[in-house]
Amino acid sequence: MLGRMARLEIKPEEHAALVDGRPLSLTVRELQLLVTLSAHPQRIMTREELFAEVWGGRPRSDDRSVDVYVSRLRAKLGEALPGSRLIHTHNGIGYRFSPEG
Amino acid sequence: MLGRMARLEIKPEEHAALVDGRPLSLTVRELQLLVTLSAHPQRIMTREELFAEVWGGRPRSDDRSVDVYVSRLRAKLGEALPGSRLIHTHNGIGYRFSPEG
DNA sequence: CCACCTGTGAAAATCCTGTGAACGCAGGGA
DNA sequence: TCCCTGCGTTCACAGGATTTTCACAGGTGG
Repeated sequence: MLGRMARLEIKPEEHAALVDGRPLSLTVRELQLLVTLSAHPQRIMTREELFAEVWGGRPRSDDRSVDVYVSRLRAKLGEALPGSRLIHTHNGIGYRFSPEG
Repeated sequence: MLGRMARLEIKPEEHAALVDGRPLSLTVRELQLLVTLSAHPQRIMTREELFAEVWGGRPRSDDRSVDVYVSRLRAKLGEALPGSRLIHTHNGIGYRFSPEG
């Protein structure tokens, strides 16, 4: 069986995320979130951790920013990589990035 | 000779249980139960003990929550580790976690 | 003015939880 | 062996909790 090239590359230092070499058009927040999630593959990250990394500080108890940006990120990733599921929800805890899909 | 890598790892502080490095998608309750059982390997734990640790307080005399969650846990563990039998029933007493299967 | 990004509120969709009930299995006694 | 009985297992469901998505208002920079 052939190893396939990784389709998604994330290059924080270039402010870019590429799918098959083509840049996704992500906003700053979306990219920060993707960079943060993908820096810890297969690790379940809480909203608090993600918020701290991307926004800084602690989220209000009822803050839904992380969820909303995860949703926006998924929409763009799903458009570029149909059928993929890179970001997994862990109910009551947070989100997990899985490079395998 | 080399021992094999443990296939199941339980990391309460990361809200995760991993099989071959991949997180199981357990609910909060399921994970709490697995953590509690696995914290006392080979020891038979009564429903009362398990209930106290996971739910807190004492179960109603006819409470079936522990059984139901053991069943759900087994289903997910069995899916990730086919053929394994990590949680053993001790009739009239409770359950026992055996890392060896 | 326009195009876009951002965070918030709220509705819609989805998932989790505990419970009751049906089913099955194992053990004891005749 | 067969039946009975107690216990464990699993299904289905309703209510509640959580997540997802949409719409919008304010802000920014061209």
